[in-house]
Amino acid sequence: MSSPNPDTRQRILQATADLLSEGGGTGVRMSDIAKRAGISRQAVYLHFANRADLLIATTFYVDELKDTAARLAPSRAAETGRERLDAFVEAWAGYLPEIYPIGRALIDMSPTDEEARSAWAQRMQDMREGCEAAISALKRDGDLAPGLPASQATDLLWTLLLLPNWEHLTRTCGWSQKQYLKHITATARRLFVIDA
Amino acid sequence: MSSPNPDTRQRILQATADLLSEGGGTGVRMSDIAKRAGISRQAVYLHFANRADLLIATTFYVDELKDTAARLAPSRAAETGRERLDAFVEAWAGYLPEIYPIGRALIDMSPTDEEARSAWAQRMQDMREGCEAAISALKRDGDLAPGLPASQATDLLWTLLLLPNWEHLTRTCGWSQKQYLKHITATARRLFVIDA
DNA sequence: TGATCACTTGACACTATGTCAAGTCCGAAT
DNA sequence: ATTCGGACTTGACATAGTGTCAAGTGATCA
Repeated sequence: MSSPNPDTRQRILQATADLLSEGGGTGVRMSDIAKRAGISRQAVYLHFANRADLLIATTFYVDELKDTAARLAPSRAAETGRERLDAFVEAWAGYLPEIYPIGRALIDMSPTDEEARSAWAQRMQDMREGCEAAISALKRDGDLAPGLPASQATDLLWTLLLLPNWEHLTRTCGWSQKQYLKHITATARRLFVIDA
Repeated sequence: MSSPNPDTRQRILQATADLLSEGGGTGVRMSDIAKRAGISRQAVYLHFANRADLLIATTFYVDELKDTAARLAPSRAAETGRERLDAFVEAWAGYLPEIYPIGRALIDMSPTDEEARSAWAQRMQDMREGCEAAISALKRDGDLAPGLPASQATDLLWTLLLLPNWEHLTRTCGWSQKQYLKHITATARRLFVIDA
């Protein structure tokens, strides 16, 4: 989509992210977004082809804005493994509620939007892999296992793995719940030594 | 709502549950439901005041139909604690995907439906308490702890506790993510002895 | 035969998305 | 100073879904 005025485009994206984060869900209207951005409803279509296009763009905008990679990377300031893990958990817990409502609104759109669905599926896949890679890095650094009881680490990291996957795998990708639990178990066993 | 013909009402509820489970999400229309139930669109309104009313009724219908309490209760046939836990996990993993899409469709409805939102909040609260009570019973029976490594039980049960709470607590009830993590941690520590 | 109940049919108001055409405003080039 | 073009506004419209209403049908029961 061409972008007449980049500033206006940014304001639209910010307005969308704000309204969705405030809990509007699918109920957020194009007119609400336009009003929040301080432009007319029709002007939104000068920047984005349709609602789906805007929502997908918003997920990437949130990433860009918050510099997620930096937030999810292990903090260099923290000294013990426990501190680094806590920092990771906090970053993730702050990131997820920003990105999640947007994805939900996307997935719940009209079933005719197959394009939007698959775009979001790819997006969630990326997020999951990024999360698993960050956890792997935490472990490979040798900073996690020594400073922390294995059982506690496992509990916390299951939380992180679970949240962004449930809806994606069972609905968008057609995984069964059984497959999902199997995947979670396998991932946890791979990343941490459970009962070994 | 008065129910002209109970059979028709049942067919509507079954059609709604089926369509939502098949992944239609918020995109499931009243006309789709009517078609699946084999009646006219307008006839649905003879049984349910509106879309929200129908969705809420569907959550209770699923419970009634599947006899959830029986499925979530520890299986008497299973002998070891591990077997009973596995049965519980399987029952829960089968129940959740049936009830969850309906709740999602409810939460994502137009933000004007405050009534529907609070009805669903109560519904989720009940589910969470039911889940925690079932887990408590498993533990109180003394069948869980002895037969099973504590770390493995914790991993599995965190999965069960997490899923139905995330959306409910952080969106519908206005909990922050920090409050949510704290609640999960406290519950897990209360139900199982972690690091003690 | 006549009445009632469950449902149908067709029409309507309302709201949200997305499109279109014409108009306004403002800054930059000539 | 005037003209031009781009960004946005305004108003109108087509389309689709929800919810309402009034009239009609068809089977069952008194």
